[in-house]
Amino acid sequence: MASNYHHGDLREALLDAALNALDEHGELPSWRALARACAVSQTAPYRHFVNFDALQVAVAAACFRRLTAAVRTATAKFDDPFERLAAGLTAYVRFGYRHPSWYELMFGRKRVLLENVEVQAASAEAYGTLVNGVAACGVVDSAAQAFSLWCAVHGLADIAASGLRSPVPGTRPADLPAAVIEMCVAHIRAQAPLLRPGKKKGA
Amino acid sequence: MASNYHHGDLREALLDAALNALDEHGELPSWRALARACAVSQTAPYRHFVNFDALQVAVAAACFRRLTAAVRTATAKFDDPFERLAAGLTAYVRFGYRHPSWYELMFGRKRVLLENVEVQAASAEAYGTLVNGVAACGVVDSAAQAFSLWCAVHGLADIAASGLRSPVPGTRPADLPAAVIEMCVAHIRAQAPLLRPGKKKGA
DNA sequence: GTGCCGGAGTTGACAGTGTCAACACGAGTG
DNA sequence: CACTCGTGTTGACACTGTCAACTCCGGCAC
Repeated sequence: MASNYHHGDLREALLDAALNALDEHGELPSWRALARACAVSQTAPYRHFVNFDALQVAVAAACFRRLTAAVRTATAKFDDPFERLAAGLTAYVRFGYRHPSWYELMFGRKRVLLENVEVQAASAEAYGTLVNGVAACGVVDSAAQAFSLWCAVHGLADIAASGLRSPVPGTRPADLPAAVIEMCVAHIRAQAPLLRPGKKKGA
Repeated sequence: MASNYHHGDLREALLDAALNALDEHGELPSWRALARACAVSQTAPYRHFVNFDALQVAVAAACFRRLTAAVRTATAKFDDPFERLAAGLTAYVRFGYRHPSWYELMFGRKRVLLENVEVQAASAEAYGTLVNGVAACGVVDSAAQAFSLWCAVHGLADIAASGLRSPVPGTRPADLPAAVIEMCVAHIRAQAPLLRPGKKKGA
C-alpha cells in the first residue's frame, strides 16, 4: 500500500503534518499550507477530506486516541486503584501540558467537532477510562464523582496548556499539578471509605 | 462626547457589536463584518484598534471585567465565608455557561491575549477575588488552595461552555455543577478546621 | 471670518485563504 | 487494447486582514 497511486499515502501524510505543525507552530496550518507541506497542489487534499472541518475532525479524533493510550499506559504500572487513579490523572494533565495545541483543538468548542460521531466516540472512550478508574476505587456513584474529577483535571490541563504562569507566588509551577491531583484522590478516598489502601502512608 | 466626530463612538460600537456577535453567533465576526455591522468602511476600525488582535484584546479584557463584577455581585449577598465562596464559584461557572464564546476567548490560549498587560491585569483581578474568598475561610496557604479550586471551577466552566452534554447517565446536567462546587467547598473546609461555620448543616 | 491642522472615515489595492469546476494523469480491469 | 475511476492539477471565485493614499470636517490661531 506504499505507492499505489501518485503520492503514496497523502491522507496519513496530511494528518502527520497537521499534528506536527500543531506541536511546533501552535496552531493548525492553513489548508493550502498543509498541502504545500506535503508537496501537492492546494486542492489535492480534497480527495481525502471533504472539508477543512473534516480534516480537523480526523486530527481531533487522533488526538483523543493518543490521550486514551497515554492514560492507559500510565495506569498499567500500578495495582492499587488509588495509585492507578493518581497516575491516570497525572498522565492526563501531562498530555495537555505536552501538547497544548492538540488539547486546545480537542476541547475547543467547535461545532463540527462536538457534533461529529468519530470525535464523540474517541472522547467517550477517553472518558470511560477515567470512570473505570474511579469505579475501581469502590465509589458508589462513580459516574458522578468521575465528572468532578474530570472538571478539576481538565481545568488543570487547560491551564497548563496555556503556559501555567503560576498564579501562586512563591510556588513552582511544577508543584501545582500535584496539589490538584491530591485534592482529587482525597475526594475519592473520602467517598470510598470501605476500601482503604494498605500500602502508602500511615493514616 | 456623543457626536463629536463622524460616527459617534465607533470604538464602543465595535466592542458592543463584537460582544453581541460572540453571544449570538458563537464566534468573533471578521474585521470587515464588524465594520459592516457598524455601517462604516472596512478600514475605519483601524482608527481605534491597530489590529484585529488589538480588538480581541480589548474584548477579552472587557469580558474579564464583567466576570469579576458577576462574582462580586454574587458573593455580596452572603456573610458566611463558605457561603460566599460557594456563591462566587457558582457565579463563575454560570458566567461560562451563559457566555460560552466570551469564556472561550478569555481562556483561548492566544499569544496576543496571554502576553497583553491589559488582559493580564483584568484576569489577575478576577483571580484575586477567588484567592480572597479562599483566604477568608481561614486557610493557611490560600494561594495554593485557590489554585486547585480554580482548576475545578475553570474546568467545569469550560465544559459547561462546550454544551455540557452530561457524561453521567441518569443525571441532569443542571445537577453536575453543584457536585463539583461541593467538592471544592468540602476541600477548603478540610483545610480550614479552625473556622467551622455555625449556621448551616449539623456537622 | 479665514486658513489650516489633524483626527476620522473612505477608496483601491495586495497577498493570503477555503472552495469549486474543469481538466489530466495513470494504474487496474474487461 | 480501451475504459474507468481514483488521484492530483490548474484557474477561478469570493472572502479575509492590512496598507497607502485620499477626502472630509470640526476646532483652533490669527
